[in-house]
Amino acid sequence: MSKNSQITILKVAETAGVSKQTVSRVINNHPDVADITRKHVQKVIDELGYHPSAVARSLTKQRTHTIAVVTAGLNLVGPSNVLNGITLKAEELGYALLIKNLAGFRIDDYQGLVRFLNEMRVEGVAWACPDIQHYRQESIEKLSTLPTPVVFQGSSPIENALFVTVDNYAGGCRATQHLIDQGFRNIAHISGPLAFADAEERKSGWADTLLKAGLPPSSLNSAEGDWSAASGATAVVELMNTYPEMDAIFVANDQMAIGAMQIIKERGLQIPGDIAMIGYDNIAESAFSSPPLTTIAQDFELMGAKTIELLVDVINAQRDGNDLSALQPIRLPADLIVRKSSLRRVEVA
Amino acid sequence: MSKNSQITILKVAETAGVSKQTVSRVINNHPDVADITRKHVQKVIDELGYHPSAVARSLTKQRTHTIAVVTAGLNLVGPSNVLNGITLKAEELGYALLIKNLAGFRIDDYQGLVRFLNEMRVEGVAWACPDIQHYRQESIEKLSTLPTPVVFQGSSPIENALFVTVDNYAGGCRATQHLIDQGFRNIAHISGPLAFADAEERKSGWADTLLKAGLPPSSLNSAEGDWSAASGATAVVELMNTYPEMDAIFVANDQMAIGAMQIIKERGLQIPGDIAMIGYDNIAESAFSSPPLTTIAQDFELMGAKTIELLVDVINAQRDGNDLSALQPIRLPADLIVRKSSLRRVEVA
DNA sequence: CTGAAAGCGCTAACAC
DNA sequence: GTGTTAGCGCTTTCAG
Repeated sequence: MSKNSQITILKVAETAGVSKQTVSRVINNHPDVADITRKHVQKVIDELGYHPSAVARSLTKQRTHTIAVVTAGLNLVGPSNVLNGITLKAEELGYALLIKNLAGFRIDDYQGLVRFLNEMRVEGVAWACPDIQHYRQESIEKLSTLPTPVVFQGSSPIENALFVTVDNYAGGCRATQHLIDQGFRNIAHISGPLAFADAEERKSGWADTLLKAGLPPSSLNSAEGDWSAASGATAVVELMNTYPEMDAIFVANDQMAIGAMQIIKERGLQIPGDIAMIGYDNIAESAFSSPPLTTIAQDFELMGAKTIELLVDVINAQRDGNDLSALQPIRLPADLIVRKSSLRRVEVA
Repeated sequence: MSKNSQITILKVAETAGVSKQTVSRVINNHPDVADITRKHVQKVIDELGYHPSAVARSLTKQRTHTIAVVTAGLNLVGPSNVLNGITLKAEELGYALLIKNLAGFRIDDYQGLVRFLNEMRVEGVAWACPDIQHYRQESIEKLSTLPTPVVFQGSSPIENALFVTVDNYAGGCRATQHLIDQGFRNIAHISGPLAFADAEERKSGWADTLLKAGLPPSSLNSAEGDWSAASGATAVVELMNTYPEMDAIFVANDQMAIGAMQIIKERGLQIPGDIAMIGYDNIAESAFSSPPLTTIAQDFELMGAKTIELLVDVINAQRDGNDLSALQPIRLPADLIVRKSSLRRVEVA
């Protein structure tokens, strides 16, 4: 076990017989140090196991090189993969990362959160929570008092805020149009919890696309799940009752789709023969469901990386007094991945 | 946009017409302040939007109230759920959490990591990476130079180190024994990457249980995957060739099991009729595969929470000079969850 | 109850 | 090249 108090720069200076300043120059690779001095000091540093204090350094330099990420729902595929991208990019760009995970997607204590971010003197905030309706706008307002930039992540662009977004609405349209193109006409939808903006927008894409094709949606051909496979199973049972003519389902995520497919098969129905399916997210398992699941893919990790890139750009621009307006919001694509679950029904001769 | 430099305690003191100490007493809820003074100062604080600097405070108090978590593979179910538990418990106990995510499970730069942890003056480290063979021991050694406690997570107990563990070996035994109990005799295994201690130990449990039952394992009845559904599919194809008499498979995680089941069904075989299956992890989807997958459950979130609890206990004990030996390593159970995929074959009359 | 002085570990800005 | 002097923003001690 190592000893109690840390070794300070003064201790190093004394045992090396130089001033603190010289030690400082050595640890910062300052050029104006004689080679012999540098080597000697370095030796003392190594022997003593000295590590400069980032705390003290932050205080003098007025810079923490730390950013905070606010997440929620790390058990979900999206948030955890986004976080993966965030951590790796932050590391790459030389920022320490403070993580704040919201239990249950709710912020019961905005004031506490804002206080924390302020007191820690983070240089920026990556807001990587799923957008919950009613909360998003509030978040933006509450966080606007921060002296530090915040990059939001989410479905739709946000007025006067920096953001990285994937177009969930477009994804919903694309998924639905794909089913229409494949010849299906009675297309149901299993949404995520509609409090989630992601879920709401995917559903809007579905509804609008149906309308445009002259296939009006109704309350009878959609059901709401909670992203879990179990809820997908429950929802599909509901739809089979309310909308028996259903020949295809656009499900708002792959996990619910997998849950729904299980029920459909248990009832002896064929996929896509009787009911076609398309999911969302392209989780690894969806390529191995039976049948393999058509889906919409988003690159969560890239989303995380882009969030940090933008944030760091803003931090730098702000410090250098550059123009922020040059920084464009970032939009990532939602790609259609066609597998067997949505293939066109065989035409009857 | 807020202004540049933060408001300091001095600024507050001046505009309130008191000394810094008085302000300090107010923000720390020190009792020895006149009520009128306190209210006045608090008002100034609110008006100015003052937030005390955790950096400065850390410097004087020699305490950061920060712990670091080292993770890897956040895209995997286990690590992301463990992290979820870690973040929530750290929050609950009043610690800020610095996250360091290793790309590709490897530590290319131990020195850099140790330097980071030292310089940030974290008060403890939660080592929440999957244990990779050969690396674990190295990690323990390298991190032993830290002046701060480290709690490791992993399969097997670690000599002279604090740890939280689930018994993967016992889980492997349990899964295999279940298949034997159900009447299967030709039990294959699809392992995770054997570089992972988790994978290795589950496999050992399988092998030892077979041996004990007089059903010796061989190189022909096991195959190695990489935890992904795709690799499970590949592995099962291999097994069907090398071990055609196979009537059951213990798969080291649910995702590979799902990939394998897909192939088995494609070949027109029944589960569990022709081949029974048991997975590991109890991911949400496994209850909704066809058929529902028998599996071994571990509570990842609890594991994360326990890791932080133990770590904080150690931090406190160490600071208070208490005896550390009273702190027990923590072991979490691996529970068998029986579903249809492993049900006893119907006896032929 | 309140304030003045000293110091946490480091770096910036000047001397020499 | 190297050392000295002042802080960075806060808390701790000790006076009053």
